[in-house]
Amino acid sequence: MSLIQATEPDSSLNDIFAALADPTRRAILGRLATGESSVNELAAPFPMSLQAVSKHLKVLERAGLISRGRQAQLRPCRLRPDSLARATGWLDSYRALWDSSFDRLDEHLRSTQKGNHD
Amino acid sequence: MSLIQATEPDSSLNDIFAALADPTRRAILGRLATGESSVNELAAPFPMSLQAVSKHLKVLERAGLISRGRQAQLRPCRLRPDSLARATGWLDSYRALWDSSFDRLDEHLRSTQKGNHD
DNA sequence: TCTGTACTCAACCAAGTGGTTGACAACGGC
DNA sequence: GCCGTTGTCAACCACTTGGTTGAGTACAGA
Repeated sequence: MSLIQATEPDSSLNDIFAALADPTRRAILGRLATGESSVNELAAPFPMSLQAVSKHLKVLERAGLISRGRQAQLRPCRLRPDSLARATGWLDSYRALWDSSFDRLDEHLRSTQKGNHD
Repeated sequence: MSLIQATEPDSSLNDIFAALADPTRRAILGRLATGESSVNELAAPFPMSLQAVSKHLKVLERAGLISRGRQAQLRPCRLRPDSLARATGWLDSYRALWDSSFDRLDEHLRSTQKGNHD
C-alpha cells in the first residue's frame, strides 16, 4: 500500500489543499465558476484591499486552480479543472480505504470490546 | 447561487482542508486507513519527534478527521469518515459548477475571440 | 513503591500567512 | 502627452505553523 509513505512526490497537493483552506479563496473559486472575471470584479464583494485579493489569486494560480490572461489592462481569471481533479482524486481513493477501514474497525470492535468509545 | 458568499458558516472546511494540506498528516491518514494505531506506531516512520506527530494528531482531531480513544497508557487513533465526506461533498458540488463553467467558457471563447490566451 | 513506557503540555524559534499601505507599471481615452 | 483605471510589487505587521527540547502526567508491571 504505497499511499502510506510520507515522502510522496505530489507536493502540489499541499498547495491545492492549502489554497482550498481559505474561505476567501473558496468564495473566489465559486465566483469564478460562474464565468471569467477581472481582479476588480473578484475583489468587490470582499471587505479587504485589492492587493489582498491579488495575493489570494496568486496562491490559487500557484496551486494550478486558476489561470490568468491578459486583455488590455485587465487580467481576467478563469478556472483550471485539472488541479481540482487531482484533489478529488486523492480524496476519492482515500475514501475507499476509509470505508473499508470502517468495516474492519466495526468488526474489530464487535469482537473485542463492547462500545466504550465515542 | 449561494455558494459565492464569502461569509459561509462552515468554518470546519477551513480546518479540514488545512489539515489535508500537510503531507505528514496525509500520510498519517493513510496509515490509519489500514487500521487503528497508537501514537508511537504512527510516529515511527517519520523523521521527527514524537511531540511533533502529537501536534499533527491534534490538528487532525480538531478537523474531525480522527478521534482518539484510551486504553491503558495507549491513546489509539482511528478515522472519522464524516469530515472527509464534507470535504468531498464540497469538492463534488464545485466540480459540477466547474465543468458547466468550462462549457460556458468554451462557448464564450468561440463567440468572442479566437485563442489569444494560454 | 519504584521504574519504565506512552504520551502531553509548555516554552521557544524560524518560517509562512493574511492583511495593511505606498509606490510603481501598463494600458485606453481625452 | 497627460490622466484615470487596473493591477502588481515591496515593505511592514500581527498571528499562525511546524518543528525543537525539557518537564510533567498517567498507567502497568516488578
